[in-house]
Amino acid sequence: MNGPHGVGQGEADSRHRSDTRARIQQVAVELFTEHGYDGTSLREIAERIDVTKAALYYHFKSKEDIVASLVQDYADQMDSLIAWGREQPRTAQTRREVLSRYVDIVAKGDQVFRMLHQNQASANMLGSMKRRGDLFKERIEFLIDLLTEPDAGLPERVRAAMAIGGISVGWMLFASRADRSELVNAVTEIAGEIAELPCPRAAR
Amino acid sequence: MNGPHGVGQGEADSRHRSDTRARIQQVAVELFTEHGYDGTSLREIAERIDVTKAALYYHFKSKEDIVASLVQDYADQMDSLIAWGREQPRTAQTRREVLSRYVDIVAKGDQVFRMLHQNQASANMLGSMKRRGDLFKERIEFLIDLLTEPDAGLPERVRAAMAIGGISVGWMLFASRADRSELVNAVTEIAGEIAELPCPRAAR
DNA sequence: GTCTATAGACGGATAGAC
DNA sequence: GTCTATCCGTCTATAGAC
Repeated sequence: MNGPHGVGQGEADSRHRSDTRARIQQVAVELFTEHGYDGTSLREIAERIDVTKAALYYHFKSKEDIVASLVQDYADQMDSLIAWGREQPRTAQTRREVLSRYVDIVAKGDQVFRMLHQNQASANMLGSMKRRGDLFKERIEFLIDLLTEPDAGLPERVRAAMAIGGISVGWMLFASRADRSELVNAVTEIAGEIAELPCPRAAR
Repeated sequence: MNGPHGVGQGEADSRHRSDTRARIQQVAVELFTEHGYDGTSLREIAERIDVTKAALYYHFKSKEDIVASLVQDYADQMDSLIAWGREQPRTAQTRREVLSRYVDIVAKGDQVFRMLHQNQASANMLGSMKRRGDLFKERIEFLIDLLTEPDAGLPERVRAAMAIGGISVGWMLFASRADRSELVNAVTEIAGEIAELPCPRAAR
């Protein structure tokens, strides 16, 4: 399990590895987001960083391996959040904290997050990872569980889903234009309000 | 401009056309949603309905033309909604009505809506249509404009975005499992609350 | 670590018979 | 309207020199 390949390798053991690997990842994220996973060839990636296709295969054992290396960290953070949330009491404070931490993950993983959102249907992307649970949908369902009572009805669950979905869309639409911390605050605040429904209005 | 091709042809002039065209559309939507646009070959579509690739080319002049025929109706409805909204006074009632109509479009266009959401980054899909405005992002921005005052700040715009985004995600997650009209009501109701923020809580 | 060269497969699209 | 047969392009991935 040594050698240049291997998904789990963070920047930790960077004794003196060239930065080519990191440059591949950076360019890959950008192109996968812009043109889609299937719409991006290894040739394109290689050309952008001025190496050849074959060089990519020294650093990653396949195209899918490139994306896996990108997504691993994001998935781990989601799993940590879910695990943490399950150990907390089901209070309003916990729910706010879950949403806040989720926004942080989204904000921190920004580029990868956008890439995933834009490539949800790419069956080729993450074909192997998908078997361990749909990276997106399944984990979002778990978040919904954290935000609702076990016996919650449809409206409550829909409300939780909309809080989480709102975070995604809010971020995607404004991340490139607004001040980051300002956006984090606004999104977190509003998501919290959506989830809690402060006053159960008499409407309808 | 006659012959079998031509995007604009609804079911209106169906004197006695075979249903092959419609079956192609149906299968295409399903496969594009599941495996992505690039991940679906014309061979797959043809096999599913038990014709050959060449037959597809009798009904549609290209792969992209298939998807265009599907999306046209959805785009038109969005444009109608936006045009209608721009003529209305900027009242809370109008905003609720905009959201309600948007939910109806999503609910009615269900399958196409899902397909579009799952293939946002497929550059090949709708390459021609994109030039007339990004089908998704741009139109959602217009909806946000309808839901906010012209001088609205970031939080207000983010709030509107989250209401609309919440509709998408709420629908995507529950459409296959919940009762349709029940879901329409729940989503519409909650989106309205998000957009209006009934009581400006002193929280935080 | 990076290169050249190429294998091997599959994609969209077209021509022309029936 | 549907078929068979085929063209041509591009893709991932590998082999082996340097």
